[in-house]
Amino acid sequence: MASVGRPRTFDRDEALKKAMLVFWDKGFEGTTMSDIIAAIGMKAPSVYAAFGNKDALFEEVVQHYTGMFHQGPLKALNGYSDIGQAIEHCLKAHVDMFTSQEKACSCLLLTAANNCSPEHQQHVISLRNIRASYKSALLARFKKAQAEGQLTDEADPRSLTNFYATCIQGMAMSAKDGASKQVLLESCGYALSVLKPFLRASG
Amino acid sequence: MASVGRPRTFDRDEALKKAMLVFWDKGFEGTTMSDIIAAIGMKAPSVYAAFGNKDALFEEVVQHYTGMFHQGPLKALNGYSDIGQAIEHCLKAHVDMFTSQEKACSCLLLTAANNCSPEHQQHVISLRNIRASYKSALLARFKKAQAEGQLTDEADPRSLTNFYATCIQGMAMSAKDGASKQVLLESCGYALSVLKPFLRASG
DNA sequence: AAATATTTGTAATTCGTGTTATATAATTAG
DNA sequence: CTAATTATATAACACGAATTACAAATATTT
Repeated sequence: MASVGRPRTFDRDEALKKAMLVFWDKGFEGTTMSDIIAAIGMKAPSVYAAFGNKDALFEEVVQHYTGMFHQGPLKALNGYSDIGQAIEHCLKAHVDMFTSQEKACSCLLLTAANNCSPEHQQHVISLRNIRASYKSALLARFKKAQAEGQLTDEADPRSLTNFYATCIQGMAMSAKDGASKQVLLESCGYALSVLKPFLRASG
Repeated sequence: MASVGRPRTFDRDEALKKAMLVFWDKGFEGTTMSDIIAAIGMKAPSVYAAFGNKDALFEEVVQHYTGMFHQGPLKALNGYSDIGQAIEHCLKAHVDMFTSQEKACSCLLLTAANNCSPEHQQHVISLRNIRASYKSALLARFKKAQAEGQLTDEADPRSLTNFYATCIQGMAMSAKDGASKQVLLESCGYALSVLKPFLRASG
């Protein structure tokens, strides 16, 4: 495939990560291709040859970011049999992601394409769908816990899902405003206290 | 002042409100002057004569929106002597604002200038400052309540402020994703339950 | 009525940004 | 070594969006 012709002088995966950091920080429309090109350190035609165009590059970035999400918060959510532990580690994994970069990056899925001009609505919709599917995972987790008898009958998986999704999104916005990891973890603590009355003593 | 010369054929205040709705919905950079001009129903030179330019118009819109904020959530926050009631009505006032328009408008202060190109950072900073001053009001309210003996000594006004600010911002983002008023009010209920352990039986 | 002042509408101007044409360089295949 | 193929760099192109000249219209003041 790539064995013939002049070889590429930069690493495509590294370039993708650099592009991700820019989009993460500045959002889709706040980012110019010049920003991307400067971050990658190559010239425009090379970047376009490697990634197509701005839209395609952003989609690839989102896919990569989503992968990180699966290995962090989602893995935590489904990696503990106890619902209390699952939610706790899930929230903390979110905080880790939101504060993982030098600049206050928040959550790419939440902030990178909030307000877009009509010609870029595709990205707004795409990110919204990813958020919705993430909420579905949360809901499924709560339902499973209730089915297993870990939650009381009074617990409502749907409204709990909405509440925790709200907390997560709020922490993302706080992170964007510069909230420290410690401050966010304090909020996690309060959020977790909401769940306690619904936890059934495990047998 | 305006008594001489051809009179304006549109109402400036009405035009400002129409502009606000567009910015509220689409954000600063997601909105084009053509959008604004179409919404107002006049031609470009008239709009520019009345409001200066896009930056000045946005600033005026923000000022107007902030006024609405003062008459809603902030008024509720400081309009009840009981801290529990104050927070409850404050949260509900936020929900009212976030769901007050036909389209899911969320919070202009939070979503209208999140990611901006470098030449519009002024707006990002301006909105961030307004959010910070709002958090200060929350903090002051909690401190006052504790000084009055309405909160236990274990209550930490600072972290409570961060938590509720997070909830409010999260609800704003949920509203942008289409959450109904009822769903948001359920989250308010959970958020309020966090405060209960810190409430001292009033005398 | 004439002069002045301000708004309005049409049509341009300016500028930034995404993208690409063209020529050159570096590598493999025969 | 020659041909074929792909990457790189310079420089340009195309398009949308913010803004403004200019001329015509509508009001007040004298």
